[in-house]
Order: sequence, then structure tokens, then C-alpha cells
Amino acid sequence: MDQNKIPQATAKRLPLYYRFLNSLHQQGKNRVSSNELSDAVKVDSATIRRDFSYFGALGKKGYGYNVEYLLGFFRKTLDQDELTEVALVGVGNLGTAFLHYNFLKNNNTKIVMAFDADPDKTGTDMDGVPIYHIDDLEEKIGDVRVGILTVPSDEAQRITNRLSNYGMEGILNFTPARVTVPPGVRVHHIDLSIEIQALVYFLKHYPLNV
Amino acid sequence: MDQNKIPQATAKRLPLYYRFLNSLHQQGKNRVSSNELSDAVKVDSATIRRDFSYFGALGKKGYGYNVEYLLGFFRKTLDQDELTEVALVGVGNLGTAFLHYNFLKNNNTKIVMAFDADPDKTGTDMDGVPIYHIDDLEEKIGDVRVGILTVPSDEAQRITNRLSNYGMEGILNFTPARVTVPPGVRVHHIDLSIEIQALVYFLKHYPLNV
DNA sequence: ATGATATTGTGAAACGCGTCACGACGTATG
DNA sequence: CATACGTCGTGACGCGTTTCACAATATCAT
Repeated sequence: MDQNKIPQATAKRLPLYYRFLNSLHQQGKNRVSSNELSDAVKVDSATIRRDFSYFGALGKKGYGYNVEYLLGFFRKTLDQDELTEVALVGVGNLGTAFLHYNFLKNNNTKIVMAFDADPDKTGTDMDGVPIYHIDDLEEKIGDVRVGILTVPSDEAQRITNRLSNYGMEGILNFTPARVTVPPGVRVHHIDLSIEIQALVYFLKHYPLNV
Repeated sequence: MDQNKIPQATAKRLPLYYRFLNSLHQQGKNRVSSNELSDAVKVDSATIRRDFSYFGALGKKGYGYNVEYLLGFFRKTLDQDELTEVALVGVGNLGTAFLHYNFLKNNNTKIVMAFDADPDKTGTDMDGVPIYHIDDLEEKIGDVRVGILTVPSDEAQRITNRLSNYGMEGILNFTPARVTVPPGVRVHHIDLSIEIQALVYFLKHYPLNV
């Protein structure tokens, strides 16, 4: 587990690099410099070089990085070969957006089932993903260890309890509720309304240097 | 503009505090300590105290914070900023989720118009927000300076160009595309697929200390 | 009143991260 | 082969943020 040394900030950028390297590869490019990459992904080139350097010396001075080599390396590092199954809870608009989103494209995660409380939605498929009733959560969940929470916020804690009681290890919480979980469960919050407010706040108070 | 002194990290937490204080107030609670608050919003209590301290001494030692007083204070601090109007581009599932979301609740931003390329959607209202055709963007946009981008990713750059040509200052980009903008335009990226991959990566490589 | 208890506000230290700047080293060219 | 050039990898620095830890001070109970 020597990857513990990789900074979290770097880890969050890896999928971005991977995705872009893939598209480079498809374009037939087999060489790329940190500067080109920087233009494309909008990350400072020094940051990119430092990020890569955590994995060792992947590039060649005076040349850059070999796209194919880098891709192969990241594929292994990011475990792109093993698929992670994900369950989605709450098939509202946001949940539906996720279901329609093609997570398999350059991606190692797949939504394999969804849950909702609305009987009109349950029993059906959406883009090949079965939608079960929320009452059947425990029965259907199986080995899935990662969940996406897109339910109304007053349901968030209750559903979270059920998920974590059933061995869920990671939850991506899109509700504004700050849920409490037992130790060992990792929750990431994405609070859309806060993101907008933050953008507005920065615009007003932290003008870009132009 | 003395809020320039407030750290960005603090600024991003303010809406969170405000939202939770509101719910405390509705529960009739009139006193809260940084530790209680910490449990609820999952932010270290020392961080909360430091955040509050940027606004002066709001609490009482040995007692905590008076909920009503704190609320009143934040209301002035946050809401004295007038309402910010936002335009949404791309009324797919994700865009629809935003339109249905009540951004006015404890919030100083409001989506006032939306755009889409689908003639079936344009000309109608959604929760009181008019949906115009994307071709009328320049004509309708008016003074709006903040945009939410929920279009297909291969449209992202083109729409971004049109928005920034028309004086847009802030863009919240939900597409995976990393768009290029003129100087002076601020773009925040929220990349849903990266968020999932990051969660999975952390689960595998950064086990929680249990 | 008095002592026990609770909780703030904040210096100071620790941390994580991004950026600069440059030596090292490989490639490209004539 | 020699020289010019390009690009990496990284030591060092600095900034913004979090966390520690505790004096100061208020409350609470008797």
C-alpha cells in the first residue's frame, strides 16, 4: 500500500489525466509534454510533473512522456481493469442524470442497480439498470460497496443508516444533509447549492487579476 | 468589502453553518456550542471557532453561541449581498434537477432563465423559470453574469465561448470538458465522474483508520 | 459566594499543496 | 561528433488552512 504517499490532491487529478491521455491515444499521438497536457486539462505544468513524479520517473528529459506507456501505467495504478459496482438511491432528476451518464467510458465504475420509493418507477429498467423499490434495499444490494445518494435531504440520514448497516463502505452524498456514519464508512459530500454560492462569493470578493 | 479578509475556505463553509443554524432555530434551540455544531456539520470544532472569530467575538465563554444572534449576524453578512441571477444552459436531467432545486432557500442565488436546443422544451416554463432556445442566448441573457453549464460535453466549449463573449463572469461547468476562457472569466468544474472515481480510489488506497 | 465546570478565542505549530527555478539529461540537428 | 535545444524531476520556498493546546472568562450548582 505504498500509494498512501500520494497526496489526495494528486489522486483527485489522476482520473482527469487518464481521461485525457486516452483521448490523445485515440488521436494517434504517442508523445506529450507536461506543457501540452497543462493546456488541455488546465493544471499547471509543474503540478503535472510533480503529480507524475510521485509514481517515479515516467518521462524522458528533452522528450516528454510516452502516451502509451503512461496510459498503461495509470491503468494499473487506477485499477481500471477491475470494475467497481455502484448502487444509486433516489431516481429523481439528479439520479436519472447519473443513470443516463455513461460511466463506463474511460471509467472503472458502473451503476448496477437503483432504488426509489415511487412504485411508478420501480420494477422498470433505465438504460439497462434495474430500479428496485427502496424496501428491497437489503435484499438486492448484494456485494455493492459504493452508493450514490440522490434522495430528498430529509431521507438522507435514514437511507445512509440502512446502507452502512449493510456494509456500504463509500457514499457519495448529493443531498445537503451532513450525514453521520459509523467509523469505517467514507462519505464524500457534493453540495450543489454551496458550489453555486461559492462561485458567486468568489466572483464578488476575489476578483481575478486581469 | 471588508469580507476580503475572510479566508476562502471559511467562505465556503458559511452557507453550511447558516443552513444548520436555521434548522436549530426552528427546533427552538437557542444555544449551541462549537462541539455540537461540529457533530452536526462534520467540521472540526476548532475550525468552527476560528471561522466565527473572523467576524469578531460572537460567542460567550463557558456558554457557547446564541443561535438567534448568530443567525441574525450571518443573515446580514451573507444576505446583504443582493440576489445573484443565474442562467442555466442545458435542460437535460441534470439541468432539470437544478431548476427544481429551490435555490432561494437560505440562498442568495436564483436561476432566472434557462436555455436549450430542443424545441419541445423551449417556450415553456419550468417552476417559473422561462426556457428559451439556445439561439436566442445573446438576445435574452441581459445582465446575467453567472452561468451553469449542463450541456453535452461536446457543446461545452462552443457555449462557453458564446457566454464569455457576452460578458459572463462565472461559469459552473458540469461537463467533463475542460473549457478555455478569456482572462477574467472564472470557471469552476464539477466533474461527477471524477468524484466517483476519486471516492473509489480513496476507498481502495486510503483506508480509514478504524 | 465559591468552587467546579464549560467553552470560547487565539497564538503558535504543523500540514498540505502549488509554484518557482534550475540542474540534469536526453533528443534533435547539422 | 558537437552543439543547441527541450523537458523532466525536484529542492526550496511560501501561502492558506487546520489543528493543538491553553489562558481567559463565563456559567452552573450548591
